[in-house]
Amino acid sequence: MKPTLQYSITIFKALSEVTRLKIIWLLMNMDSKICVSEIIEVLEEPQYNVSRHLKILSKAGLLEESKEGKWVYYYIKKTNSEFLQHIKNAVSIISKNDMTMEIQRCKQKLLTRDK
Amino acid sequence: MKPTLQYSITIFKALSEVTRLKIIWLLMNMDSKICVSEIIEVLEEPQYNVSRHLKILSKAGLLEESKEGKWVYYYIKKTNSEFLQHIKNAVSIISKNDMTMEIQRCKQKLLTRDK
DNA sequence: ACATCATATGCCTTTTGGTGCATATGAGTT
DNA sequence: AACTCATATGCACCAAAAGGCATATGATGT
Repeated sequence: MKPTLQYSITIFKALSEVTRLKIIWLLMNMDSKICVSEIIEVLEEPQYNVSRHLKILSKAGLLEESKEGKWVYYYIKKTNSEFLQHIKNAVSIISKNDMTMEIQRCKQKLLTRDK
Repeated sequence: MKPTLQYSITIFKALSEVTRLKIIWLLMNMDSKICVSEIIEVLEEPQYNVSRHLKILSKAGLLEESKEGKWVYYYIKKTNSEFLQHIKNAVSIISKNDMTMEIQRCKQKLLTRDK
Protein backbone atom coordinates (compact mmCIF):
# COMPACT_ATOMS: atom_id res chain seq x y z
CA MET A 1 0.00 0.00 0.00
CA LYS A 2 1.18 3.46 -0.87
CA PRO A 3 1.46 5.80 2.10
CA THR A 4 -0.80 8.83 2.41
CA LEU A 5 0.56 12.33 2.77
CA GLN A 6 -0.47 12.44 6.41
CA TYR A 7 1.16 9.13 7.19
CA SER A 8 4.38 10.22 5.51
CA ILE A 9 4.37 13.36 7.58
CA THR A 10 3.97 11.32 10.76
CA ILE A 11 7.09 9.38 9.81
CA PHE A 12 9.11 12.47 8.87
CA LYS A 13 8.09 14.19 12.11
CA ALA A 14 9.04 11.16 14.13
CA LEU A 15 12.52 11.35 12.66
CA SER A 16 12.94 15.14 13.03
CA GLU A 17 14.18 15.14 16.59
CA VAL A 18 17.73 14.35 17.69
CA THR A 19 17.00 11.94 20.48
CA ARG A 20 14.49 10.02 18.38
CA LEU A 21 16.76 9.85 15.38
CA LYS A 22 19.59 8.66 17.61
CA ILE A 23 17.38 5.93 19.03
CA ILE A 24 16.42 4.69 15.58
CA TRP A 25 19.98 4.94 14.37
CA LEU A 26 21.28 2.97 17.34
CA LEU A 27 18.67 0.26 17.06
CA MET A 28 19.42 -0.11 13.37
CA ASN A 29 23.19 -0.12 13.78
CA MET A 30 23.45 -2.21 16.92
CA ASP A 31 21.06 -4.71 15.43
CA SER A 32 19.73 -5.74 18.81
CA LYS A 33 16.72 -4.94 20.90
CA ILE A 34 17.55 -2.54 23.71
CA CYS A 35 15.65 -1.74 26.88
CA VAL A 36 14.73 1.72 28.10
CA SER A 37 17.30 1.92 30.88
CA GLU A 38 20.06 1.00 28.44
CA ILE A 39 19.01 3.77 26.06
CA ILE A 40 18.95 6.21 28.97
CA GLU A 41 22.54 5.37 29.85
CA VAL A 42 23.78 5.29 26.30
CA LEU A 43 22.20 8.58 25.24
CA GLU A 44 22.59 10.28 28.62
CA GLU A 45 19.05 11.61 28.38
CA PRO A 46 16.61 11.78 31.29
CA GLN A 47 14.30 8.82 31.75
CA TYR A 48 11.08 10.66 31.04
CA ASN A 49 12.36 11.99 27.73
CA VAL A 50 13.55 8.63 26.53
CA SER A 51 10.22 7.09 27.50
CA ARG A 52 8.29 9.74 25.68
CA HIS A 53 10.34 9.63 22.52
CA LEU A 54 10.10 5.86 22.41
CA LYS A 55 6.35 6.20 22.64
CA ILE A 56 6.27 8.61 19.71
CA LEU A 57 8.39 6.28 17.61
CA SER A 58 6.17 3.34 18.50
CA LYS A 59 3.01 5.23 17.69
CA ALA A 60 4.48 6.16 14.32
CA GLY A 61 4.91 2.45 13.72
CA LEU A 62 8.69 2.49 13.62
CA LEU A 63 9.35 0.50 16.77
CA GLU A 64 7.85 -2.42 18.58
CA GLU A 65 8.09 -3.25 22.25
CA SER A 66 8.26 -6.46 24.20
CA LYS A 67 7.88 -6.58 27.94
CA GLU A 68 10.24 -8.93 29.71
CA GLY A 69 9.82 -8.84 33.44
CA LYS A 70 10.27 -5.30 34.59
CA TRP A 71 12.07 -4.32 31.43
CA VAL A 72 10.61 -3.13 28.19
CA TYR A 73 12.69 -3.86 25.13
CA TYR A 74 12.34 -1.87 21.95
CA TYR A 75 13.36 -2.87 18.49
CA ILE A 76 12.91 -1.75 14.92
CA LYS A 77 9.59 -2.97 13.59
CA LYS A 78 9.89 -5.23 10.58
CA THR A 79 8.00 -3.86 7.64
CA ASN A 80 7.24 -4.68 4.06
CA SER A 81 6.30 -1.09 3.28
CA GLU A 82 8.36 0.14 0.39
CA PHE A 83 8.15 3.68 1.74
CA LEU A 84 9.55 2.72 5.14
CA GLN A 85 12.23 0.66 3.48
CA HIS A 86 13.50 3.74 1.62
CA ILE A 87 13.42 5.76 4.82
CA LYS A 88 15.38 3.08 6.64
CA ASN A 89 17.92 2.98 3.84
CA ALA A 90 18.35 6.71 4.27
CA VAL A 91 18.75 6.50 8.04
CA SER A 92 21.21 3.64 7.74
CA ILE A 93 23.74 5.82 5.97
CA ILE A 94 23.70 8.71 8.43
CA SER A 95 27.28 9.27 9.53
CA LYS A 96 28.30 7.77 12.83
CA ASN A 97 30.66 10.65 13.51
CA ASP A 98 28.18 12.36 15.84
CA MET A 99 27.59 9.10 17.63
CA THR A 100 30.98 7.72 18.59
CA MET A 101 30.46 8.13 22.33
CA GLU A 102 26.99 6.64 22.17
CA ILE A 103 28.22 3.69 20.15
CA GLN A 104 30.96 2.98 22.63
CA ARG A 105 28.61 3.16 25.57
CA CYS A 106 26.12 1.02 23.73
CA LYS A 107 28.58 -1.71 22.81
CA GLN A 108 29.80 -1.72 26.38
CA LYS A 109 26.23 -2.03 27.63
CA LEU A 110 25.44 -4.89 25.30
CA LEU A 111 28.60 -6.75 26.31
CA THR A 112 28.03 -6.46 30.03
CA ARG A 113 24.37 -7.41 29.90
CA ASP A 114 23.58 -9.88 32.68
CA LYS A 115 22.32 -13.13 31.33
CA MET B 1 29.70 12.14 1.95
CA LYS B 2 27.55 10.67 4.68
CA PRO B 3 25.04 13.10 6.17
CA THR B 4 25.33 14.24 9.76
CA LEU B 5 22.53 13.78 12.26
CA GLN B 6 21.75 17.48 12.19
CA TYR B 7 21.61 17.61 8.42
CA SER B 8 19.30 14.61 8.31
CA ILE B 9 17.03 16.30 10.80
CA THR B 10 16.91 19.41 8.62
CA ILE B 11 15.72 17.25 5.74
CA PHE B 12 13.15 15.36 7.79
CA LYS B 13 11.82 18.62 9.25
CA ALA B 14 11.56 20.16 5.82
CA LEU B 15 9.35 17.28 4.76
CA SER B 16 7.16 17.26 7.89
CA GLU B 17 4.67 19.87 6.78
CA VAL B 18 1.77 19.27 4.39
CA THR B 19 2.29 22.23 2.09
CA ARG B 20 6.00 21.59 1.81
CA LEU B 21 5.56 17.89 1.18
CA LYS B 22 2.94 18.67 -1.45
CA ILE B 23 5.32 21.06 -3.19
CA ILE B 24 8.08 18.47 -3.31
CA TRP B 25 5.68 15.80 -4.39
CA LEU B 26 4.30 17.96 -7.19
CA LEU B 27 7.70 19.01 -8.46
CA MET B 28 8.82 15.40 -8.50
CA ASN B 29 5.70 14.09 -10.18
CA MET B 30 5.15 16.88 -12.67
CA ASP B 31 8.78 16.75 -13.63
CA SER B 32 8.89 20.41 -14.53
CA LYS B 33 10.02 23.60 -12.90
CA ILE B 34 7.10 25.61 -11.55
CA CYS B 35 6.90 29.24 -10.53
CA VAL B 36 5.53 30.55 -7.28
CA SER B 37 2.26 31.89 -8.66
CA GLU B 38 1.53 28.53 -10.26
CA ILE B 39 2.08 26.73 -6.98
CA ILE B 40 -0.19 29.24 -5.27
CA GLU B 41 -3.01 28.46 -7.69
CA VAL B 42 -2.46 24.74 -7.69
CA LEU B 43 -2.28 24.33 -3.93
CA GLU B 44 -4.75 27.11 -3.14
CA GLU B 45 -2.48 28.40 -0.43
CA PRO B 46 -1.86 32.09 0.28
CA GLN B 47 1.13 33.67 -1.42
CA TYR B 48 3.11 34.39 1.71
CA ASN B 49 2.86 30.82 2.90
CA VAL B 50 3.97 29.35 -0.39
CA SER B 51 6.89 31.76 -0.49
CA ARG B 52 7.93 30.87 2.99
CA HIS B 53 7.69 27.13 2.53
CA LEU B 54 9.66 27.34 -0.69
CA LYS B 55 12.35 29.18 1.19
CA ILE B 56 12.54 26.49 3.84
CA LEU B 57 12.82 23.78 1.19
CA SER B 58 15.54 25.72 -0.61
CA LYS B 59 17.50 26.29 2.56
CA ALA B 60 17.33 22.59 3.29
CA GLY B 61 18.92 22.05 -0.10
CA LEU B 62 15.98 20.26 -1.66
CA LEU B 63 15.07 22.90 -4.22
CA GLU B 64 16.82 25.32 -6.49
CA GLU B 65 15.48 28.55 -7.89
CA SER B 66 15.99 30.40 -11.11
CA LYS B 67 14.79 33.94 -11.67
CA GLU B 68 13.25 34.61 -15.04
CA GLY B 69 11.97 38.12 -15.40
CA LYS B 70 9.54 38.77 -12.61
CA TRP B 71 8.99 35.07 -12.02
CA VAL B 72 10.95 32.74 -9.82
CA TYR B 73 10.92 29.13 -10.88
CA TYR B 74 11.62 26.33 -8.45
CA TYR B 75 12.71 22.82 -9.21
CA ILE B 76 14.05 19.77 -7.45
CA LYS B 77 17.76 20.11 -6.90
CA LYS B 78 19.81 17.41 -8.57
CA THR B 79 21.91 15.56 -6.07
CA ASN B 80 24.35 12.71 -5.91
CA SER B 81 23.82 12.28 -2.19
CA GLU B 82 22.84 8.71 -1.50
CA PHE B 83 20.87 9.85 1.51
CA LEU B 84 18.76 12.30 -0.47
CA GLN B 85 18.25 9.71 -3.15
CA HIS B 86 16.66 7.35 -0.65
CA ILE B 87 14.48 10.14 0.66
CA LYS B 88 13.36 11.01 -2.84
CA ASN B 89 12.59 7.38 -3.54
CA ALA B 90 10.39 7.41 -0.46
CA VAL B 91 8.57 10.60 -1.44
CA SER B 92 8.06 9.36 -4.98
CA ILE B 93 5.81 6.55 -3.81
CA ILE B 94 3.51 8.63 -1.62
CA SER B 95 -0.01 7.99 -2.82
CA LYS B 96 -1.51 10.55 -5.13
CA ASN B 97 -4.95 9.96 -3.68
CA ASP B 98 -4.74 13.07 -1.50
CA MET B 99 -3.56 15.10 -4.46
CA THR B 100 -6.02 14.52 -7.28
CA MET B 101 -7.35 18.07 -7.33
CA GLU B 102 -3.88 19.53 -7.17
CA ILE B 103 -2.66 17.30 -9.96
CA GLN B 104 -5.53 18.33 -12.21
CA ARG B 105 -5.00 22.01 -11.55
CA CYS B 106 -1.27 21.57 -12.06
CA LYS B 107 -1.59 19.78 -15.39
CA GLN B 108 -4.05 22.44 -16.50
CA LYS B 109 -1.61 25.15 -15.47
CA LEU B 110 1.30 23.58 -17.29
CA LEU B 111 -0.76 23.13 -20.46
CA THR B 112 -1.99 26.70 -20.55
CA ARG B 113 1.37 28.27 -19.84
CA ASP B 114 1.96 31.22 -22.11
CA LYS B 115 5.05 30.79 -24.21
C1' DA C 1 2.78 -5.85 53.01
C1' DC C 2 6.67 -2.97 52.03
C1' DA C 3 10.60 -1.40 49.49
C1' DT C 4 12.79 -1.04 45.19
C1' DC C 5 13.61 -0.89 40.36
C1' DA C 6 11.95 0.04 35.48
C1' DT C 7 8.90 2.56 32.90
C1' DA C 8 5.01 5.64 31.81
C1' DT C 9 2.36 9.81 32.19
C1' DG C 10 -0.13 14.18 33.78
C1' DC C 11 0.63 19.01 34.46
C1' DC C 12 3.03 23.07 33.62
C1' DT C 13 6.61 25.96 31.34
C1' DT C 14 9.49 27.02 27.48
C1' DT C 15 10.66 26.69 22.77
C1' DT C 16 9.74 26.16 18.10
C1' DG C 17 6.99 26.43 14.07
C1' DG C 18 3.09 28.02 11.32
C1' DT C 19 -0.18 31.70 9.85
C1' DG C 20 -2.15 36.37 8.82
C1' DC C 21 -1.46 40.84 7.67
C1' DA C 22 1.07 44.62 6.17
C1' DT C 23 4.73 46.12 3.83
C1' DA C 24 9.11 45.81 1.07
C1' DT C 25 11.65 44.71 -3.04
C1' DG C 26 12.34 44.35 -7.71
C1' DA C 27 11.13 43.59 -12.47
C1' DG C 28 8.07 44.89 -16.36
C1' DT C 29 4.61 48.15 -18.35
C1' DT C 30 2.43 52.65 -19.50
C1' DA D 1 8.08 58.53 -12.79
C1' DA D 2 3.98 56.16 -11.52
C1' DC D 3 1.67 51.67 -11.63
C1' DT D 4 1.16 46.85 -11.59
C1' DC D 5 2.57 42.20 -11.03
C1' DA D 6 5.41 38.49 -8.77
C1' DT D 7 7.75 37.41 -4.81
C1' DA D 8 9.86 37.99 -0.21
C1' DT D 9 9.88 39.27 4.59
C1' DG D 10 9.24 41.55 9.35
C1' DC D 11 6.15 41.49 13.18
C1' DA D 12 2.59 39.86 16.10
C1' DC D 13 -0.20 35.97 17.29
C1' DC D 14 -1.51 31.20 18.04
C1' DA D 15 -0.64 26.23 18.08
C1' DA D 16 2.21 22.31 18.50
C1' DA D 17 6.14 20.09 20.29
C1' DA D 18 9.72 19.46 23.72
C1' DG D 19 11.43 19.52 28.38
C1' DG D 20 11.25 19.40 33.70
C1' DC D 21 9.32 17.65 37.70
C1' DA D 22 6.37 14.93 40.36
C1' DT D 23 3.80 11.11 40.61
C1' DA D 24 1.64 6.73 38.98
C1' DT D 25 1.89 1.96 37.58
C1' DG D 26 3.54 -2.47 37.60
C1' DA D 27 6.85 -6.06 38.32
C1' DT D 28 10.49 -8.14 41.59
C1' DG D 29 12.57 -9.05 45.84
C1' DT D 30 12.51 -9.19 51.12
